[in-house]
Amino acid sequence: MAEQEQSHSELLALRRVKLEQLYENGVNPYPFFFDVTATSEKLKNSTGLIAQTPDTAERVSLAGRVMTRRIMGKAAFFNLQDSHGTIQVYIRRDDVGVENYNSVFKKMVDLGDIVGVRGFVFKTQTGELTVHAEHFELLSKALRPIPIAKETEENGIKVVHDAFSDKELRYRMRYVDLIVNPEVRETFRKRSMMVQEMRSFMLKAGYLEVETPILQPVYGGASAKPFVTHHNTLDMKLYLRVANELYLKRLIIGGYDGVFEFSKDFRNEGMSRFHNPEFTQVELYVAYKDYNWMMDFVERMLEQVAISLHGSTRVPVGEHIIDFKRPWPRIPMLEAIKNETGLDLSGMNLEQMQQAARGLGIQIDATMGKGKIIDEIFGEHVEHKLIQPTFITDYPIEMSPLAKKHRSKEDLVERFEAICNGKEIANAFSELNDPVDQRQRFEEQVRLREQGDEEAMALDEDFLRALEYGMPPTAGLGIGIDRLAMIMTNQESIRDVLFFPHMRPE
RNA sequence: GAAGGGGUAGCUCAGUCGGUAGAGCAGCGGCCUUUUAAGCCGUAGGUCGUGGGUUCGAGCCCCACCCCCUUCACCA
Repeated sequence: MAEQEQSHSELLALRRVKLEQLYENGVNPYPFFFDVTATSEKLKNSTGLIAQTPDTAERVSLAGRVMTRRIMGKAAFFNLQDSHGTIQVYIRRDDVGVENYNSVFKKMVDLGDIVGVRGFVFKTQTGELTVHAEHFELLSKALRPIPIAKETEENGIKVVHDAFSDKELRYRMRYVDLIVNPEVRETFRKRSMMVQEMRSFMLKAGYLEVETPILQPVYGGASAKPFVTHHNTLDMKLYLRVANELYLKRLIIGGYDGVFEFSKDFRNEGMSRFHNPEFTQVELYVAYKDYNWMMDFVERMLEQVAISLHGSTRVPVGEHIIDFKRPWPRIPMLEAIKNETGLDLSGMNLEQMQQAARGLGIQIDATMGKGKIIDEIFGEHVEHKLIQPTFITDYPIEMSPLAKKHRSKEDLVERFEAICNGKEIANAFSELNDPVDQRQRFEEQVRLREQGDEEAMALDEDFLRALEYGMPPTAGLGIGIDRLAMIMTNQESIRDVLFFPHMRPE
């Protein structure tokens, strides 16, 4: 059926014809190898290569995609795009052979084809660095046309005409998006650098990168609805992980000082510009540390990430410049609420708190405890105002069944979130390592589940058994990689930092 | 899940009061040996998201559905 559809399009049909003609002329449109010795970037950075005379010039060979073409009869210019950028190539009939120039380059090569050239570097009359091709070779014939954008400079500002901008097409065919939109390639390169920077930061600190199960018989570590699957041979239900927390803590119990994992997690919930059904988190657990220590660690790591990506701690994000320079403010949650709303919730009983929340226009129902109300007020009136990196500390115990009770504050746990650009980017706590307390917290979750809370955690007997063998005091951290990438690359939608965001089938 | 916006040529977009589909780029045929949104001459290209309806006649009006985007709700 797809074949039939194609035959209706002249553009596609024509390329098939060209393919046949290439075979008939003895030209292999899909050869096996090309000896690449240079990249567009390398040539642009080494002006010493520019030839005084062609005879003595160094020969370079490079390969890439034909992006634009200006044919002037027996000579032509085209732009060759490799993974580093674009460079202009000058090609003449008398240099590459009449047959090659006329029958292959001019007649059979289309925009989007991948070609290889060998030649020397020179500057044109208008001063553009250009490769003068002495050898030209088709390396891969494209059977579909690429959407070509053209650029002009008006008053020194680059203007792109007819850019491939349809979001649906860009997400569904990211390969095309990457070919024609260089800034997309740059965004994902930055994302990769960001992850590498975090990885090496943790490795240098002496922590072990590990892998833990994605398919889990009991899911846990976060409040979320899971994806469910089925193992045929064992005939059992399995869940795709919503977090890897409980497995990493088992490894701390096993004796490692620090473990981390960049983890694809899966949550069966709504989609939005901040949510994709599968997303990436890094989680880190470090023995003998607490959440105060972890705040230092997060500050240092993310400051380092900002510097390595932007050469500065200052990162442009939308209308703002976000400065990751440490130290970041550390504000207890109740204090942050007080600062923003003037309300001091600390001494209030449930009834007073309900009243206060209603006064702020927050919908309250009977099932909400004090912790939930505090969380609502914070989410509604404080979080979105925190643009610069800020640690919010000491969360209500109800929302944090895996965090250790605060050493001095009642009803709170030793937990912090790092908020940035109005959104959580990190979540961490002094990990609960008291197995008796942990069992009670799980049992509370089970009660919530029985009351219909679909996101309440399941009781994990094996995890409790592990805790009973003794877990050192431990600091734990989770950082949403996609959310952080959005900030570090100045993108408004999670889809723009995921190569293949989830889409309904075409 | 709800509301709003959108879907017209390969790409980016026009399309008036309902009167039988348009441009630029890409393509195709020519000319052109330092061009650069190359240029000049010529030419072809459409299931107007899908399916119904109203009408003499629908890209346009009505109904249903599909897909994308944004906002809201849950969440990282």
